[in-house]
Amino acid sequence: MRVVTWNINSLKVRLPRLEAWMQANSPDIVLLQETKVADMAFPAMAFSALGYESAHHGDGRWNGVAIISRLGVDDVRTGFSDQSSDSANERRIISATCGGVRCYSVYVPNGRTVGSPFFIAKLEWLAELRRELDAKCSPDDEILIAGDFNVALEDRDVWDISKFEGATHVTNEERGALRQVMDFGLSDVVREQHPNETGPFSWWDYRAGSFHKGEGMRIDLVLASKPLARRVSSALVDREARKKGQIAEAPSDHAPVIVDFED
DNA sequence: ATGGTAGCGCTGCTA
Repeated sequence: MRVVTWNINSLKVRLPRLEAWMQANSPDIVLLQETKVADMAFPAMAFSALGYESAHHGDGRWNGVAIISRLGVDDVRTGFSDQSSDSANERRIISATCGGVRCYSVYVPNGRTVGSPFFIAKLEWLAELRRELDAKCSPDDEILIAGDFNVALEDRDVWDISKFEGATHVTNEERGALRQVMDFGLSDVVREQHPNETGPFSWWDYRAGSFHKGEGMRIDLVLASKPLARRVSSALVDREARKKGQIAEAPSDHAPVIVDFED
């Protein structure tokens, strides 16, 4: 079973690239973030033509998450279950059961600046994610939570930690909030497959030639419950997909993160 | 070099 998570930064713009990528890489489950389309405009037919079912949660302006699977898309849930939470109606989370695995595609708020209301909302969103898991899942089941977490868990998950003084994504508060999610019983499977290296990065700023300077961050994660994490056979970032295409087709600022599981 | 890019959508916001 091959799973990919990819912040696609506009599905409308990136659909040809995604289709080509799917045909070349044969993923079983595709988890997207930042589709930036409304549910009505989600190109479900393009994916069904490739043999995939899909589900989407977006309003067309910002955010937007999707699950595309050829192992089934069952029991879809969108948003958070607790409708009283401030985060309940943002288009940042969708889940479905695909081939027996409960899969989540998540797009954690950016936070903008440390201490801002948006930063507080980011911490609260992660806390709500943990509560969602406590309410709906068991760590003994096969659970996969992947997406753009907008948090670098360790200093080696950024190109130069000295450049991040006072910045978001690396604060103890954000790391702690994400660790609280992981403490549900989830492993960071890319890190487990790459225990002794910087990165591998999954995002590079569009500005200032960051990609070609290697100035990236590892913020797109695949978290798996222990029963699922045991089956991981490989995990990697497809850096090629971050490059400009042959027909001057622009890339997302994120690269796809691919995880293979033994059957 | 004290900025730079990209997407949405038409003005400035978000990242």
